[in-house]
Amino acid sequence: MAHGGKHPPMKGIRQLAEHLDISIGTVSRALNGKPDVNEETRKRVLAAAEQLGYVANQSGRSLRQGTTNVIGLMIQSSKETVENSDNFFLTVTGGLQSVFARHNLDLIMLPCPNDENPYEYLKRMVARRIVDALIISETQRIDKRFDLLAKTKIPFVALGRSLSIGQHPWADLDFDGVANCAVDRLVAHGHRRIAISAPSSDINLGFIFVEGYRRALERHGIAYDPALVIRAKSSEQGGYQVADELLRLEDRPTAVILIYELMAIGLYRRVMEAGIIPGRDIAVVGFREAPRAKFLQPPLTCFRTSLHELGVELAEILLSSMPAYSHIYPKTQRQMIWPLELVPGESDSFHLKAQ
Amino acid sequence: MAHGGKHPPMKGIRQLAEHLDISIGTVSRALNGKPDVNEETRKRVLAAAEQLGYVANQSGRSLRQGTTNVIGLMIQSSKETVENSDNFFLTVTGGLQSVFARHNLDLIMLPCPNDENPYEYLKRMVARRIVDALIISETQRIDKRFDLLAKTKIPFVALGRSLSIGQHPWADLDFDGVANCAVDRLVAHGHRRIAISAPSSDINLGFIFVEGYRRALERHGIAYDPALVIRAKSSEQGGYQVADELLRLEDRPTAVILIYELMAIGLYRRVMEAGIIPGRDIAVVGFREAPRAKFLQPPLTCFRTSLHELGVELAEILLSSMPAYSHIYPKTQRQMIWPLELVPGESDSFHLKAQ
DNA sequence: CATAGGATCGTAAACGTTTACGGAATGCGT
DNA sequence: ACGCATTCCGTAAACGTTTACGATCCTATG
Repeated sequence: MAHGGKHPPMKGIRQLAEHLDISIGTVSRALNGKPDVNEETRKRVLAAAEQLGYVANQSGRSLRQGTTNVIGLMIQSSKETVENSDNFFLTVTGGLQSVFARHNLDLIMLPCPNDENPYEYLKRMVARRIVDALIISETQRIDKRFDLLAKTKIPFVALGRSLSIGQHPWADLDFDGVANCAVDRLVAHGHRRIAISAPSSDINLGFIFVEGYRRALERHGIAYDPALVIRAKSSEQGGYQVADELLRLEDRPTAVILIYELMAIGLYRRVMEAGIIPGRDIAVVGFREAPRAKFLQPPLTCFRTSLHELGVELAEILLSSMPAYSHIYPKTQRQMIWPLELVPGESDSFHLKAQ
Repeated sequence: MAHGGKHPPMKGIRQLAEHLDISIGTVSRALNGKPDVNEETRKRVLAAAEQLGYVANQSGRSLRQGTTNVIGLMIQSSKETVENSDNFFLTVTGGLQSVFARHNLDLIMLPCPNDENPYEYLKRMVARRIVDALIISETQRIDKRFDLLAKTKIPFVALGRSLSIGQHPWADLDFDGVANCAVDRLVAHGHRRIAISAPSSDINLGFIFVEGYRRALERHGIAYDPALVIRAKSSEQGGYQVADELLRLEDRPTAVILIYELMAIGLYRRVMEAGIIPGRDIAVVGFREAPRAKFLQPPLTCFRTSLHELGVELAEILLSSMPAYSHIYPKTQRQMIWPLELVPGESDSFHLKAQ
């Protein structure tokens, strides 16, 4: 009932001004909380704006002050991503927004079409000047986007680390740590032949995860066997396929580390078809998202973290590199490895009998 | 190597014009494919623009012509959604973009923060004039957003039907049909006591699904028992909880229909804890996404559809109601129920022995 | 040759906002 | 009464485009 239809059509600040019989400049200042305006008139202006449903035209404002108050989160809806992105982005987004909301910043998601080159897409978005700052995700091992963003001086942060030279800001899940922890645990249970599944090594995620695994093995004096690294899609099918390939090896591994916990569904299925019981005949450790993993049988040992909090962290890193907000978020450390917590299940809790 | 650094900083069309020693108006016409410009000069302009990396400032353009060439897809990252959205949106997005790309329209996703009212959020976004048209999702049973959009005359389409009066454009999955088909199938296998799980009836999805179920039962002369309708979250936990509640009933159902196929993981787990074997002692039918369902044991009977194609359809409905594109997509039917296909598994393939 | 008309381009206004600047009114101290 | 600082507000320029309009040149036609 506040927004009646009895008013003249609201076209812009000009109509609002002449409705109040005040100059357009004063109206603008009143709305934007500028100091030199009488509190009395400010109240009137705000009331009228609310009543007439006036909201500043974003294009006009952006044009004038060269800023949009919008932050973009670029995601890739590639087939690979679609399989495993799941609620990852939406959860991180929640964290991001909880911070942005404090500063009247809106977050929009920029989904790069899967038939378009991410670099070109980003270039277009940057040129359009539709966002003040950017968050990019799914960083690649060589990712030209970092150079582009650095060159154009647009504030940004990456969800996923940068392996290129230059100190780009990013936050990333601790793949190293996870791989390390998983290997340690499995070795402690007597395993020596440990397989791992990961996406292509072109993707940072795939590269780092396997690197951490390799170094952990090295630390335990176990030779790294490339045959035990299975590149598969992060989906149920991928898990099925991983199991399939592992079963074909002559010297079968006794344990396997999965990059994505849903893969366990397919993997469980396939090994059980072969009469192998997960958690008894083969140890399985999964990555991410405990809640669903505990509904598998046997419950999956995996790693949990708060993606919401990761979003908060990302937002703060980003704001710290935006001139307008850097005084509020004075960060010296612009790169952060986000920890995960082991959630023990029963899929790897058996001890391998010495052979 | 195309974008050298040896050029003067590219500020706007003005610099581009004086670099070419051509008037700014001609440059604009050349870039926008207007007719009255020499093909020769057009080539020069395009080449120079490419070389200097000029892209029109979106704010300036929007301000002048009142259009942004951006379509917004509003999603809610509420807890409820995050649990079950899965890759739903990203897949639909792919279909949307495949159509939009043909017209140089960019799609952005507008995630409504979970602590903000969707209606208010939408109002803000509309007022900001950041998008030319909107796609809203997760329609509620009474959804003021329809009225808002209709009143502001901004072109839109809903992913999810509208139950309010007025002929709003939408496309929605065929929940009725699915519920009907599931009931038919279960009844044909001898079941009479069939449970169903769905989200709150405030959400269209929850309401329609149960309505279809109720009508199907009626058609078979089976009394509708509210106790058999379990409102639960669309997640593994939700499935576990559903099973839990069903087990507590004195007159236990012999079959259950799930709104979300991942719920089957939790449900399987819980009933098996009680010594009940899915597919033998209880029939289970799930909704959506066949691929993952077939990795459950026993494979889940469920319903498959192409969300990508649904996106295409949505995009076309939307464009058909945008004046600038309506001649390309002349649609008379602006409301569409999207079909799904039964994917028979083994979770409901047993016949109930007559008691 | 005169002129109509098409092809091509330059000029300037307009989109809606923010903000630097200056002016008017007021209060205060002398 | 005067000067000065302060408070408040109006004016107008600027942001980067697009586009209506008119100017110029050229060609073809009478």
